[in-house]
Amino acid sequence: MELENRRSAGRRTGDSGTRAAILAAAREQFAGKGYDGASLRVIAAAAGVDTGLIRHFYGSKDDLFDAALQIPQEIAHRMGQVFTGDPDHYGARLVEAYLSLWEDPASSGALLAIVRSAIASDRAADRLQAILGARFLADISPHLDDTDGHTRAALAGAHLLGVAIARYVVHASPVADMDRDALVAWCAPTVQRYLTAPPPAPA
Amino acid sequence: MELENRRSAGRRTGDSGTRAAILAAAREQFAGKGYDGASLRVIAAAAGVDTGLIRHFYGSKDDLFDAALQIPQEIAHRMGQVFTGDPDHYGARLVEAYLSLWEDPASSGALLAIVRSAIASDRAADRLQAILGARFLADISPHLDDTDGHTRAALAGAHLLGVAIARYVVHASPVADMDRDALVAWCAPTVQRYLTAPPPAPA
DNA sequence: GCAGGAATTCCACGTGTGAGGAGTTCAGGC
DNA sequence: GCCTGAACTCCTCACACGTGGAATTCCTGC
Repeated sequence: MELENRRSAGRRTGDSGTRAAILAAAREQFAGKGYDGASLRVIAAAAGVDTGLIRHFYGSKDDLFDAALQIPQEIAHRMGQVFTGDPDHYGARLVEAYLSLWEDPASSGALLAIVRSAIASDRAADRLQAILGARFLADISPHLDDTDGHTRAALAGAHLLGVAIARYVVHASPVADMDRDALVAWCAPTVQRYLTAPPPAPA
Repeated sequence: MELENRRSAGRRTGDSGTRAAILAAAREQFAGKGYDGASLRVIAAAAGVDTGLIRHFYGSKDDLFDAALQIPQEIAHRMGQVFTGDPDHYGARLVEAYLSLWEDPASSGALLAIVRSAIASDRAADRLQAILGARFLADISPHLDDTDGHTRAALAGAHLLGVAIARYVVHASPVADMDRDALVAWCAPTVQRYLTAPPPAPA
């Protein structure tokens, strides 16, 4: 009988969106479970695809991860345009831009994946430091005071990271439930002070 | 010959610190790699002990994890004593107490483990929310304004969480390298404002 | 219309995991 | 001096993982 359970092997006709389906499923899994928690088999199943295809299209799991982390240039550089116009509104615009990065479907998955994976273990922590550190600090600190610009940018960044984790990763109330405008209203002045207020007097 | 590689089985004489050794090794592994990343075999090896003993003393991996998360009462309630004396220094004392919690060897491992594990996946996120949320908010918000005490406590908490992650988890410069006093000097005013300053005007 | 390569299938390997259980030795209560 | 139970070692099971490769089918360029 040679039982015919096998879905016919071989190339499909037309443009099967396999490659894209894999990437989308990978984004979702990495975002939800981090690098270690996501498995190629589950990603393949979610994409409705054989595991071997992942290897075929993307190579190793690491390569897939890198591909999943790509954020469209146009979106990534939204942060760079915060520092235009009235310096009194840097804070509000930074918070706005940062939150919208976390809420835009084109970037939210990648951010979740980075944060989840980087915080999970010592080894992966460099990645977060490299990406958020390098990009975020580099984009921001040139616009600030020379002497402590890095400190200011880092503290503002740490604050925003904390808010993002509470709101988008852990879903901790009340930060996760707050009206977005209210959140901005609360945080903007704080960020503004970190960026431009006089440095603290030593204790 | 019946080769005698086996370390003699059976009970050791005297008080072998096995139970404590397992717990210490577990703390270290969970702190460094999170729940999923830590393996019972590695923990057992680090403790110089057979894997079966973990099961013998603590039951399942989950039970071990719970045991590793216990923070001495006396240390946990250090946070409760922040809100005494001059309200103008709530911020500074909160930041001080929080950082010392992260630096005290008796609690730092548990905090690292909680944060690493909770952020790693959706499933475990409740734990962080439960522990940090319930304990932190409950300890703090009673001391604040009735109408938005929860919001104030949560935002201050999110900020401190972000700073702790940057400094103690990811080791991102410059927050990780800053002098501790300088860090307090920068953050205390911000936290103070979250706790007691007038609420923001709606945009 | 034929050849080469891309897309697809399934199978196998080696490793690591948490869990469970069988057997051995010793401490402490009676 | 025995006997229960705690501490201890070893072995096994069933599963999941990432990787690799063989075989098949179809598209595309010539």
